[in-house]
Amino acid sequence: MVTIREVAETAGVSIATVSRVLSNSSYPVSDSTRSIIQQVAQNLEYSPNRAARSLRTDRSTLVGVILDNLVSAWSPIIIRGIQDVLHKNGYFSLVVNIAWELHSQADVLRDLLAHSVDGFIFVETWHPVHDRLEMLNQKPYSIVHRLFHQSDPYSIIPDEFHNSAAVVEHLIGLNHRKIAYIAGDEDYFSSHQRLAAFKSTMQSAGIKIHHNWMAKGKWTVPSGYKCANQILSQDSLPTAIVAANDLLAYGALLAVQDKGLRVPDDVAIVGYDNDVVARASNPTITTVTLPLFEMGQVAAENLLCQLQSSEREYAEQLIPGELIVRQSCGAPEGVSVFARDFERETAE
Amino acid sequence: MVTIREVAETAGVSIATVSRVLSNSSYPVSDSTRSIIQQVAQNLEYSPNRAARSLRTDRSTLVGVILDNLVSAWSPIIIRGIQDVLHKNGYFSLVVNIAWELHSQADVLRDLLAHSVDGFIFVETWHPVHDRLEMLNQKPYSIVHRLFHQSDPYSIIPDEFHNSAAVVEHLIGLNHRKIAYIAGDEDYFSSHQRLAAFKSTMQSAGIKIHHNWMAKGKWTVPSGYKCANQILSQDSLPTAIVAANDLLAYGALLAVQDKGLRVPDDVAIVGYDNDVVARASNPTITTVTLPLFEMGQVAAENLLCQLQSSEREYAEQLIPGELIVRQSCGAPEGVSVFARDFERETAE
DNA sequence: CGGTCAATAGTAAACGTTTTCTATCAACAA
DNA sequence: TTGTTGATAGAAAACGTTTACTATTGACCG
Repeated sequence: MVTIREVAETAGVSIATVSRVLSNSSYPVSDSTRSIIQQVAQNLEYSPNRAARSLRTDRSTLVGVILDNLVSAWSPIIIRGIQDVLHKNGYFSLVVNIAWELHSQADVLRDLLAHSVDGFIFVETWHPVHDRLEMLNQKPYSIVHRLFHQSDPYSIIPDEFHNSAAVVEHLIGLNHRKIAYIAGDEDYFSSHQRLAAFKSTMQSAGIKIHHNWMAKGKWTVPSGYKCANQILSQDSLPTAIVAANDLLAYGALLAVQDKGLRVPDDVAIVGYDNDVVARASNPTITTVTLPLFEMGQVAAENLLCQLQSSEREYAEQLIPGELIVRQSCGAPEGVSVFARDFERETAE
Repeated sequence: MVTIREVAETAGVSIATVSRVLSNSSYPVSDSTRSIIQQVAQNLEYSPNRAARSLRTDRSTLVGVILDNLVSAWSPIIIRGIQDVLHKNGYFSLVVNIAWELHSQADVLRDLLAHSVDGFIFVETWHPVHDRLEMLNQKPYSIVHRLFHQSDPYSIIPDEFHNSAAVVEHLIGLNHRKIAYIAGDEDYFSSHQRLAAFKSTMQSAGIKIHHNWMAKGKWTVPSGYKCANQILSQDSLPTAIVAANDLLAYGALLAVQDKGLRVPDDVAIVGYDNDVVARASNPTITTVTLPLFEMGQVAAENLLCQLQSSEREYAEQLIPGELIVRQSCGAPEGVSVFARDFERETAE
């Protein structure tokens, strides 16, 4: 590998001057020597040794990304959003799973700090992963939350309320008035937000909420199946079911079909999350995406912003998702020729 | 951050001795001082500065992982396998998508080399990503292939033949003799291997292959639907269909059901890949996993082995997958109480 | 003409390791 | 006693940068 010394000798200047030009410092260097050095550096294909630079400056253009589980439908998309921004700015990320690791989180943080990462991004699709924040001392960080809402000025979170309201409004727009709701696990903050959005939207539309059509589920397919059965056992049936996520929606769909009813003709169903199951089911399920890619991007942008130490005020950022109209709600746009979304994605 | 100097002072020894103990060099250090130093290092939570170490030794304990698309059902699992081994050995990985990047692959490789990565792992779930291998010069590498089989001594590939044979043998074991086959895209090497395994297994079992029951598909759900319809339009029907992947299998399942036939009672169906669709469908689809996690592990192990420069001979390594018996084949194990695999995974 | 200042460039000191070279000390053989 | 050896540990020199400090100009002003 060619070093700064060789560049300096070839250009006939000192290494200090080379460094000043190539690490675009603000130190004044005459235009003539500047261009000579740039020319020489390019000819020699010089690329500064990052270890030496990092050792001297204590900056690494490395960002530690810590997440609970890379193998999920959400994490990879968030990571892609993060990397999209980081790479464009010359940063690399050290991605570490902590859920499956033998190492404790503290060890991982220490290891990453030993690599002198410039900051951290925590990606929490299931569990809070930043228990040891005090270890980071002065290092800047961002947190991408998918499920939890913990008060932190550096949090990026989905706009659950807006998103949940969107699917409900969609149903109302399709003239549904008898709408049931299957909630998610009570332990999760997002369950409460999604439920609140449902109630609020119904209220705004002047539609009455039937107590008998409100079920409490647990985020899972079997739970959706059970809750839907409970709703369908009532004397009067709803024309639509809003489920707090796609797994519940899929369970509900199976229950409705097992009862001999048709989706969406007899009962419309909408979900939330844009889970794979929502486009693999038959019929496919209308849902709303979590803005995962965007959340990752914003997290990285915020971190870079902190690294450039702009004196910005930080506050939680809400990112809106996107409604995906499929078949289970009965909207015209949801009916494709080949009745299954896979076609769009994989047919050549 | 605590440095080697502080450890040395606290332990009352020189930094040289601390280094010898903590970088487990072969240099003789008395057991007493050795244990003191280890104790002190642990107390102070000392972790050697990687930049300094890297500068001095020209090794970084960083590995560049280059893949075509992190957002796929396969990549994250492979990455986890890779990281599992790397982290246990004190290495970190710089994971880079190249498919979605503005940078060309050459730029990415140069950037990673500037970070003085010790080696590369290429993860190819769709397209070959290592066009610029000559750039790597002496750097060691491994390649994880999912679909392609390119001759390279550092390749890790799924044992397509063994895996495909396993599902066919499973059907034969269930007394099926009239077995149809839907092949994958001809352009893919694995299509040929899976087909070859089917033919070979049938032949070994002394079962005749009906030409009319052999269809050529394209890896997609619609293609599976079309191919199955073609097979089902014959005068005599098979009792089982082997599909080259789960998407084809799901398409076939829909076709069979649309014809008013039952799966598995009238026609059994098996797939390949353990795609999400295979456990979201109704009935769930018997399939065989790709040994993704293991492939990642082996790739990392091979790379580390090269880094320790053991004089090993390298050759392509075949990794076997695992048969997953579900409902679509009619085997007793495939019938669970709640008829859907989700229960096992998500119910509490 | 002497002195201050701005512009530019070089010198050398860090940064935190690893490792070569040197030093100490005890044991032991001559 | 003296020299040799082995075990152990310290001193100091790297590794390739960045940057504080110093040096050399030439311009400008009093």
